[in-house]
Amino acid sequence: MAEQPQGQTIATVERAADVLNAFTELDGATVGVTELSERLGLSKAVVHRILTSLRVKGFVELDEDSRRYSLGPASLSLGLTYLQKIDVRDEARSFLRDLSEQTDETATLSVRRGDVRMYVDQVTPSREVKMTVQLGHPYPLHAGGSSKAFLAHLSDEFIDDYLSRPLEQLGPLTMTDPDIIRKDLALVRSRGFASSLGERQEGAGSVAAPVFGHENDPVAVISVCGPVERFQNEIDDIAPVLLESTRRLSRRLGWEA
Amino acid sequence: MAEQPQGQTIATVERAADVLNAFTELDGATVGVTELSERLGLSKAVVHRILTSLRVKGFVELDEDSRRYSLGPASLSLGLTYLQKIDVRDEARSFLRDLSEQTDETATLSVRRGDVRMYVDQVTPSREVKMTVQLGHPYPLHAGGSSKAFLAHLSDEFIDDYLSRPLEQLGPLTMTDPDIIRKDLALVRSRGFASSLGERQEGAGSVAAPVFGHENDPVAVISVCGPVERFQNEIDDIAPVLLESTRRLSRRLGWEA
DNA sequence: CCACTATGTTCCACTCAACGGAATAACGTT
DNA sequence: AACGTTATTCCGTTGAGTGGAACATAGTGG
Repeated sequence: MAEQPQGQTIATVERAADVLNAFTELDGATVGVTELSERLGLSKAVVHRILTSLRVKGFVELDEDSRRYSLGPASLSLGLTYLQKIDVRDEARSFLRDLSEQTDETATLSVRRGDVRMYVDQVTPSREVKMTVQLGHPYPLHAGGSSKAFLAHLSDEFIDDYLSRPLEQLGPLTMTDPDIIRKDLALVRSRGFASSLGERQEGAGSVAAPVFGHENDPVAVISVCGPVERFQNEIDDIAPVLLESTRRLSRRLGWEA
Repeated sequence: MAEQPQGQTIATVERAADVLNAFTELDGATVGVTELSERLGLSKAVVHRILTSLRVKGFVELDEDSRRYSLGPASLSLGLTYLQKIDVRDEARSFLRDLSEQTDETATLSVRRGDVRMYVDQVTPSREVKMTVQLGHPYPLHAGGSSKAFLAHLSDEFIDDYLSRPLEQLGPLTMTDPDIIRKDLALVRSRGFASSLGERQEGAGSVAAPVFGHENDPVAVISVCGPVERFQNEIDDIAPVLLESTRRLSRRLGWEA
């Protein structure tokens, strides 16, 4: 459970951090001052000053033609510096590729920190109609195959605490009732994989299974995902292939059954 | 040339950005309050408050045992959101793999923004003595094979402006004399690749060549690198393989000779 | 175990840097 | 050209940020 840090903070720094986080949460590649101002409840003058400050340091860039802002190279630098901490990514790459080839669907790798998970890698098939995911975007743990594959294998304390708070409705099919989610998590645990048909993202289907390392909690989750119409009929074919992959990767990462 | 933005900034936000940038510039995975305080010329109280503010928003994490700080998941999120903008990375991956296999050395991909470049991908060989690079760390453009492969192919205006400023001495073999650098850049252009023996990093050798797309400036640079002892004798074998790869990738990215 | 050193964390008096409303500039559309 | 929308700049106001010092914690050596 993400513990809120004690200690004095600086409101201005928190606002700047909110501005940066907004870039990862919004869908477009560029963002305008007014949009951020409304989203964060700050005056346009403040947003503009924050963005200018972040520009000076390389965290955002201004497209002078459109007068909109996008992330800059210092943001990339941050992320890649962090990425060096994630050993599982290089190990998982060939598994993703094999999975994608075998299923002719997109294979993804997710990692979790606290209450959120994010895609950190994906391999997509050559076909034209396929699903692609957004790397780096933070998702809650109750919606979607990859999220549930994490949540199902966390401690009871974590699950109780997580489900004690209001859950975000990502789309019309997102489950937000704790009792229903608990039943689903029990099913995930008994089958070893989670499936999702439109819960996180309308029209998207996925099958996801955890990857374990030395510790009890999953190190990562691998999923196979695609358009929901195809998935209705493919889950039973995909799941065993996926489970074989996650078992092999888990063993490589030091997991002992 | 990176144009300094006009307009009002917020000093506190700039300080927070300096704190985040310090994580990408320092070598260790964790950083202490005093270290940052001395590095940035800020009081320990300010640094502590900035770090606490960034913790609240997920940009840094505190290791409570060591009481040191490291980057957090929001930093990863930022970087991966930016990474989605870089199309060349997925295209280049198989070239890196082939290169690494053919040369039995490490193959790297770099991108540039303004005055700095950074490694965004690498494939390392299975051998034990090999070179690995740090993704995300910003490097200046005058030292090292990959940096020179960028600089040599930028406009004269850019080169003049870049060389008009004091150049950082990365190691004992770094060239900082503009005239010497211009001669080296001319050699890079005539051969099509750049080489480096210990200029960026002592003990490290590399051969690097630019990858072009639709525009005049290089989109990326691919390098092959390893321990300098091996490179003295391998440059002539590696360069033609590297140039073949960068030509094929350039054509795939829409380059026209 | 204790003393010492080094580093992280908290407190609080002081002041100037950050704020926001309004004016201005710039851009796109009709 | 006029209008609507968005980005940028200005400036009076004040409370949020600063930093020096005190306190807490951790590691090391005798």
